[in-house]
This record gives sequence, structure tokens and C-alpha cells, in this order.
Amino acid sequence: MLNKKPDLDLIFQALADPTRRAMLERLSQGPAAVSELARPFEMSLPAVVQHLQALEASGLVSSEKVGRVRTCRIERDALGAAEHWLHARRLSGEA
Amino acid sequence: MLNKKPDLDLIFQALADPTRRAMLERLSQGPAAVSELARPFEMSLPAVVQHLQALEASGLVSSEKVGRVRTCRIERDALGAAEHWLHARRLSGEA
DNA sequence: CTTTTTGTTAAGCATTTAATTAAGTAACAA
DNA sequence: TTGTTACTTAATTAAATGCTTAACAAAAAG
Repeated sequence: MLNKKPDLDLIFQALADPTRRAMLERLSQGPAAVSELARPFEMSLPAVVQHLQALEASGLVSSEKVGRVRTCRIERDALGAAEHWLHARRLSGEA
Repeated sequence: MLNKKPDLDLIFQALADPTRRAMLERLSQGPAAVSELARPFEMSLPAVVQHLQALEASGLVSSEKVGRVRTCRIERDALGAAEHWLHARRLSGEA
């Protein structure tokens, strides 16, 4: 079973922003610290952290703090929940 | 080739609302008129039409008007574009 | 022709979102 | 112990969202 029932509202909302999708693309290659995730973007660090909070609230990303570094990782189960919903709607009721 | 390059911002934004996902579930069973789509919901007709506009802007739904009836249909290619993005991120860089 | 059905357009309002800057905290380094 | 790094928290602001009601338009039915 999944740890938490997926909230598709939060998941799709998190996915709707290009900055957040770019962060997910980075995290799909492996875990990263907050400042490493922030580096490619021109926005302030607090703005990046707010995007990260949206990703965590949706379950798409989890993080753990060790010392002063917060390390973030992608949660593939949450991606899978969204993918599954789309797949089901795409194939159901097909002509 | 696809008719229009998919805009993932608009697609995921459209998917982020439960009313719009419910409309897509209905349309996955076959085309429907605006008022038929509106029937299950308690909100006003203009509100439903605004949701429909979000779905059309994203390419997830198309519609055609004949007489006074606008018939809406699901666009499976747009669903597929979102599904594909998720699939790629879920499987890339896997440990 | 008048009425009903089906949708469209416009204006307004409450809430949420995405960003900012400023100030604070805690770990580690010199 | 004095900075520097890596975030964190809070307060503000501007724009976008999701609704509402009211008014309009055009097709179909009586």
C-alpha cells in the first residue's frame, strides 16, 4: 500500500508550474540540497523554498535535514498516481 | 505529428481542479453537450463554461457548435502528452 | 410571433498564488 | 569567537483563480 493516499489536486497543481517541473527533472537524476536546486533559477531562495513546499505538500518530493543541509528526493509513487489517473482516462470508453 | 505542441503548464493547471477532472471523466465515456456536462455540478452554468474554457485552452477538450448545442469531446493526445512527461520522469535516473 | 432552451459575455468579489525584501537561526569553518 | 554557509520565517504586494449575478443572443418549439 502507499504511505499516503495521493491528492491529485495538490499533485497536478504542483506539476502546473515550470519551475517546479524543472526541479523534478533535476531530482529525477538523484537527490539534491535546497541551494543546489535553487542554483539554476534567477528567483530568490525563499521563492524556491516555497515551490519546494508545494512539491512536498503534494507528496512528489520528500526531504530530510542533516546538519544545516536539507536534502530533497523525488517520490516516484506520487508521479505514478498522476500517471495512472491519466492512463485510465485516456483508455477508458475508447471508440 | 500532433496538431499543436502541448503546453504542459496549461494541461496540468487544467487537471489540478476536481470539477475539471470530473468533466474529463465524463467525456472519457463519450462526447457531451455543455448543459449535460454541467448537470452533475451545483455551480452556475457560466462557472462550468469557464472550466470548459480552461480545458479547451489546454487542448484536453475540443468542441464544436451545431445549432445552439456545443458538443465537447476529450482529446486523448493531450492526456498522452502529460502522461508521457510523468512516465519519463518516473523512470529516468532510477537507482 | 412569443417563449423556451442553450449557451455567451461582462462585471465584480473573495481567495490563493508567486514573488519580493528583511530579519532570524543553527551548523560549521577559521 | 567571529564569520560564513545554508536555510527559515514573516510581512507585503501584484496577479491569477474560481466563483457569482445580470444581461444578452440565437436556435428551436409552440
